[in-house]
Amino acid sequence: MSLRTKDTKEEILIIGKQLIQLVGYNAFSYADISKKLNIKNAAVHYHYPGKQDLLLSLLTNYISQYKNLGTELETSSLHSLKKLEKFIDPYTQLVDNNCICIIGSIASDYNTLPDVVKIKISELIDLVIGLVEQTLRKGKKSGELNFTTPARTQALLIMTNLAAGVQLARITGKQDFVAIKKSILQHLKV
Amino acid sequence: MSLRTKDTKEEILIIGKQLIQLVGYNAFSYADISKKLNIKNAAVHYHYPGKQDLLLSLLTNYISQYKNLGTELETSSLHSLKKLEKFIDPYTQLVDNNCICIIGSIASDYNTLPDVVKIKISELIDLVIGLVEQTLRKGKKSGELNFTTPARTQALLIMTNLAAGVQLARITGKQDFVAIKKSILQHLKV
DNA sequence: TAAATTACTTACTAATTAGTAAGTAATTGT
DNA sequence: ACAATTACTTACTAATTAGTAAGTAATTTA
Repeated sequence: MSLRTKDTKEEILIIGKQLIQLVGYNAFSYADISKKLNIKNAAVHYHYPGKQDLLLSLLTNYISQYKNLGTELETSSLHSLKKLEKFIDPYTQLVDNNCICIIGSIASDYNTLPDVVKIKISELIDLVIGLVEQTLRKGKKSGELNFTTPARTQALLIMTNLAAGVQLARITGKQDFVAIKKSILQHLKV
Repeated sequence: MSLRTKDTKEEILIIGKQLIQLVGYNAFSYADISKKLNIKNAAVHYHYPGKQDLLLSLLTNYISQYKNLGTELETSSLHSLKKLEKFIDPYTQLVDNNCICIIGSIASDYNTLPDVVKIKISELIDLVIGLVEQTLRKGKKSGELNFTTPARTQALLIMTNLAAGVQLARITGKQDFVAIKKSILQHLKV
């Protein structure tokens, strides 16, 4: 075993993720990544032979991270509103960095992606919807949350507020996202 | 004056609009347009020298169309819910055609666009938000609609539900958009 | 009817794209 | 110690991209 001082493969993934959130999947090239890491474009291909391999790895990472968040939220004793805030907070970070969320970015490019990626995206979205839905369901059952629409629909409403909220706020200003976030949480209060 | 049997310039705009809604601004080329119209790529450049000119024309069209809808809704005696349905209906069409809305598509690519286009997008979005906001405001004043958040925030919530709703529904299925639409209207009922 | 304008086509360029094949230096395993 | 593997670089290719310059046929204008 060696002490790794460099982890190019992981850094590529980080830059790739940033670029997808900043400019979108179809607007960045392997040259953008290699320039930022001071390596050659072929080095990127060595770790991720095709652009779709990079995206696939990224989505796989997201899936495992959201699975972790899912079990964390299930076992947590936090108030349901705090759980939802935990889910929502990263979106505020995105607005601050002039970025949009991966799901919204990739969903916009959906029709240009190979089938193997489409399936992975579908898996990720189902996972995230389910995560929000379960949090809402539990919160309603315990009397911590209040809403009348079916849990899945309520989850869809929240997710669409967030995904398009960051997209719009990048153009109209951060205060619009802040208003959306506040309104989401206010609306769920008992 | 001549009888025009062909209107290439207008057809280019129609195809461009379709492509932006289907695959996104950065995923189509002038070759895609010229092939569909059986003309040469240089003919597209003749009418719209650069891709940004095409997008600019498209946005200008949208702005005038939404201005028309705005005055139509202001003078109309329709119930406010029916007015909002008139605004929402085109989104259902989009889902049926595997497309997303122009605003959501362009917002995702926002950071890759030249400043002159960014300004036009901003203008369009402000216009559309204002249109929904005014309809909500009037509907509340007349007692036809019920909501507690500020009118602008409520407009943002509806717009984000719609924009990201079509993005998600393309992946998870039309029934999710139908549920979102129903919920938006239900939520506003007195 | 001649000149100008319109709506293109032909033919091209320079830049960028994803991707590959062959080579190399350093590390690791046996 | 030597073979294999890892993580690259060098050097390239073929396709696609936006965009241009020059030419042309048909229509319009003066």
